[in-house]
Amino acid sequence: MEKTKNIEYGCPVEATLGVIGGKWKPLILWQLKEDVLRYNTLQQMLPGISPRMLTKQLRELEDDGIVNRKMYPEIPPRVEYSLTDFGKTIIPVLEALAQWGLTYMDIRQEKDMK
Amino acid sequence: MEKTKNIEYGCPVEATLGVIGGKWKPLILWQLKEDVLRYNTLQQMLPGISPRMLTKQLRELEDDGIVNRKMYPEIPPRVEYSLTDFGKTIIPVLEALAQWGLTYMDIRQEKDMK
DNA sequence: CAGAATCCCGAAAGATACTG
DNA sequence: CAGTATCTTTCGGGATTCTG
Repeated sequence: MEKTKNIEYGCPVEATLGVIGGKWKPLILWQLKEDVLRYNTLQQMLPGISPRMLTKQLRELEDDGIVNRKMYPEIPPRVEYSLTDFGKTIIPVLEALAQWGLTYMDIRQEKDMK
Repeated sequence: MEKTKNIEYGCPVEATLGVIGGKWKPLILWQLKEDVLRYNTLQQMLPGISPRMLTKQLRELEDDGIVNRKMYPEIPPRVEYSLTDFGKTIIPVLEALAQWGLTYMDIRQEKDMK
């Protein structure tokens, strides 16, 4: 079993980045924004992610109360991931990040041109 | 001289996190939110940061067009850092992150109690 | 199908000493 | 005062193999 992190956040901005930051979490959350998805589907929507990473990020999001994991006791197994009600409160934040990112990419585009 | 990064961003959220992410940048930006600060002042407001890190982060923010570096040719030297006009557009995003972080920290508080 | 268990690597960050 | 130059450490993430 891997050790789970338990960081003390002094600053609320850091706290948020601790939850949604990293390479994969924004992408995972973006996919779950308005869909309920199974493990394999999620993996297919995130090209290049390894099962280890996908599981790790999902577990952390689960521990943070963002993501809900629903397991069906079938064979073959089926597991569905979705945002919790609390998880949904982060969508506007993600959209603010995306919005600013778009204008930033435009600016960079121009600068890199000349 | 250290190599400067030049990443390609597929996702706008990633782009934003690339600019304001990392351990120190949010804190630096938070300090510069409404003040013009000199190098040493900044260092004192960020307990634990090494000069190497402070310079590195400031340079990156400068390259990204977020921070302005004004140098006065005096002895001893004086250098003031501030947000550019474009840099100021990220303040609402930071505040959204901070806002959500506060409620998140509350939730965690409760959960860790029981 | 949905993962768990290992092993591994590079980038990010830290420590420290020095300088125009 | 405002950095630079080196060296070292940590850690997020990747690759691969195996299983109930």
